[in-house]
Order: sequence, then C-alpha cells, then structure tokens
Amino acid sequence: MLNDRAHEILGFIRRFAREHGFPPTIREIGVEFGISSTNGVRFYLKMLEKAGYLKRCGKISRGLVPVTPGGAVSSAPSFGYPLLGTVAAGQPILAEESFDGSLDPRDVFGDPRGMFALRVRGDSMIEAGIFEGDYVVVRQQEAASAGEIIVALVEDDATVKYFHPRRGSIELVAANPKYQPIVVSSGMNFRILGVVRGVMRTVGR
Amino acid sequence: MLNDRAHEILGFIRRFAREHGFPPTIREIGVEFGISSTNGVRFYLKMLEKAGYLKRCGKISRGLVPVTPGGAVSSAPSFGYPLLGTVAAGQPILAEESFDGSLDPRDVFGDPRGMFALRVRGDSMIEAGIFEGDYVVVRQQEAASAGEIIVALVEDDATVKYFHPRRGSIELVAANPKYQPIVVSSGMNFRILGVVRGVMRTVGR
DNA sequence: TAATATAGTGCACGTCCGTGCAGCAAGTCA
DNA sequence: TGACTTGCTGCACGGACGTGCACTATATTA
Repeated sequence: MLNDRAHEILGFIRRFAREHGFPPTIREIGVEFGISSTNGVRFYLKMLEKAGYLKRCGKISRGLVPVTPGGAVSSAPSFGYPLLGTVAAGQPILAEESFDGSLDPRDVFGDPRGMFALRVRGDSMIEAGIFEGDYVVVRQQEAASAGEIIVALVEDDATVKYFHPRRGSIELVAANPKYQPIVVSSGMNFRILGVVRGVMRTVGR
Repeated sequence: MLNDRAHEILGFIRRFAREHGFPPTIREIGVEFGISSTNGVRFYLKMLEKAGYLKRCGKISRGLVPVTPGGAVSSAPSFGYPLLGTVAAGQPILAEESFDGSLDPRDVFGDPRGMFALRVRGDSMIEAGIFEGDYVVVRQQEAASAGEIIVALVEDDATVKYFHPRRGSIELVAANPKYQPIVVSSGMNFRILGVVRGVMRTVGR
C-alpha cells in the first residue's frame, strides 16, 4: 500500500513536528525531498491519508497530523520513546518506518491526576513482577475490586498486596509463597490508599 | 509579570496543540478569547515570549511553541506522578508534604534520544520481572556487557535475553528455566539492537 | 498496443495568517 | 491634569500556503 518514499515523508512529518512543535507545510516537505511542485507532495499526503497514517485538516495551514492507524496523535511534542513493535518474534527495524506509536506514560497509565507513585520495598510481590526498588503507579481510591493489587495501610504500615474481601474480613495476599496472607478483621485499622495501575523499573546501572 | 489572561492564553495554546497536533493561529486565539483584533492577541504573545513561556518562529504560520522557562517544549505539560515515598514500611501520607520528587520517565529512564520501546511477547524473562505485554525501554547500542539484558536479532528473530559472551560464541540466556540458552556461533546472523534500561507495565483493566 | 498507475512539473488563484501602523478608552501615577 | 500603561479595535499589506487544472514521462498491466 505504502512505498518507501511515502514512509520517509511520514517520518519527516513526525520528526519535524516533534522537533518544532508544529507540522511542516506542503512546501517544506517538498524542499526536504526535492519535490518542486506542491502537487508532488500532495500525491503522497493523499496516499498517507487514505492509508490512515495522517489526518488532514483541510484548507488549514500546517494541517497535517500524523496519527497511529488507531487514531491517536503520534507526534505530540511530548515525552515518549518511539514504540517500534513487538519483540521475541518478527523483526523490529530501528527506523521511523516501523514507528508504532509512542510509549508515553500518560497513554500507558492514564491521567496523572489522582495518581501517585511509590517505591517498593521488600519482595512480597515478586510473582506479580513487582520487585524491590520498582515504582508502582497507583490510582488513589478508597475501594477496590477482588483480585486487584492495592496499596493499603494496615495498622500504620503501608503495604502492596492482592485484595481479597471475605465474609466479615479482608485478606491481603502476597505474590510470594514465603509470606502468609494478612487477615484484616473488623477491629483493625485498615485503609485502602489506592489500586496499582502500573509498574516501572530501571534495569542495570 | 504575567496576568491571568496571559496564563489562560498560554493554557489554550498548550491545550490546542495537544488536541490538534499543531498550535493555533493568532486569529484562532482571538476567537477563543473574544479578541477581534489580531493585535490584541499579539500583545499577549509578546508578553508570554518575553517571559520565556513561548517561542515564536517569526513570520511562520502557527509558529507558536509553548516552552517551559527552561526551554523544553511543553505543549504537553511535563508528565509526572508525585512520588510519595516507600511502601511496605512507614506511612506514606497522601499530601504535598510527603512529596518526594516526581516519577518522570525522563528522570527514571533517561533521555529519549537513542532509546526506543518494545512490547514484549512470550514468557522467557519472567524471572527478571519482564512479562508478556510489558514494554521494555531500550537504549540503542551495538555492544553490551556480560550479564546485561539485551534486545538482539538472531536469524531475523528479535528476542530479549541475558547477554553472556563466551570464547568464540555468545550465549543468550532466558530468565525462565523452561527455555534453553541460545548459543550464537560465529557463522550466525546476530546483531545487538540495544540494552534494556527499563520496564513498564500496566496492571488491571 | 492501448489503458492505467506512478511520480511528478508548472502555474494561477484565493484564502490564511503574521506584521505594521494608527487610534482609543479606562485606569494609574506623579 | 497630563503623561503613561494596559488592553484592546480596525485596517491594509504582503507573503505563506492549500487547491485545482493541465500536462509529462516512465513503468506496468490487460
């Protein structure tokens, strides 16, 4: 559907938008690729638009918005690592062509409002892939559903555990056979601080 | 220095850029704020520029780039979850007081330049806390040190593994006893794509 | 061999959009 | 009371920029 040149042009639009904060004009694209006629460029823009890689806001200057085939703006001059595809099968190519979106934590974890992060201590959740030193991203809320990973305050100790409500009590289950479930009875000081929505970890160094 | 109206206008430019993928024109700002003359708007733009909140690319349509006083493009307001402390001991209080910094992926993983992200398929790294569906953040480089987690291309298959150079060959070790190490001999098609620097995961939903 | 797709050139037209200049009303300061 | 600042209006100018139409050259396909 799309040839190399179309992909290069899409990559240029994305790069330009990321670097400048606004998309290029048709003529600026033309200069970049040595296309002297605006229609030479328009030919590709139509192509990209039909293929769903570009949204055009007709008649408006710089009205070129690169989108992911899904529809999200993919050039937001915001933070993001280029998301190149899937690993362990297939061949990710390290170029703009295989650009698959952006790993923006806002997209991944959601709106930072009402959320906070905590650094994890201890190994009670290793089987859930939450290790010592990891950061958990938490949505602040007072209630949770069964099976969710929550951050809770039990007798003034904050802890990360699976949430399992029982008849008349609550069980907080670790993801590590080393640890017994904590049973919270009605008399105890217990409060849910939030539900874990994400995990971030640095590797090495 | 800046009055309320100037701040509102800056906010509008940022919002507009985020939603549309390109900044507004002077006239579009005017319409939004009921300012019929382009010079009414320009008055504020000059103000914002002098205060360092806006970069203007003169004479160019939509040449408005909101920046932080530091200089970084800020049409996406800098991302960050408040980092409230450590969980599993101590008592994190959900207020500004216990604010311990910000969980900004730029700080955590480093400069996005030269880095990319990949979605993980398969369970070969579960003991390293890398699960199916996680995103790995990768620094692009051709060499790696022993023991690092790398993304490599082996016979056209991309894979995430521990890197262990041996005499005359390379061993790629999974973090899952289910999988045998892959031994790369000199004749094989092998290339390091980068070194894993971080992991991100969403939980639930 | 004719039809069609690809990949453009070249130009005119009209609108979009930033700029410059002139002016004005309300408030404030001296 | 007169100068100055703030926060605009109004307009004309010119260049930036998207669009439409006509035309061309080279492959590819039927």
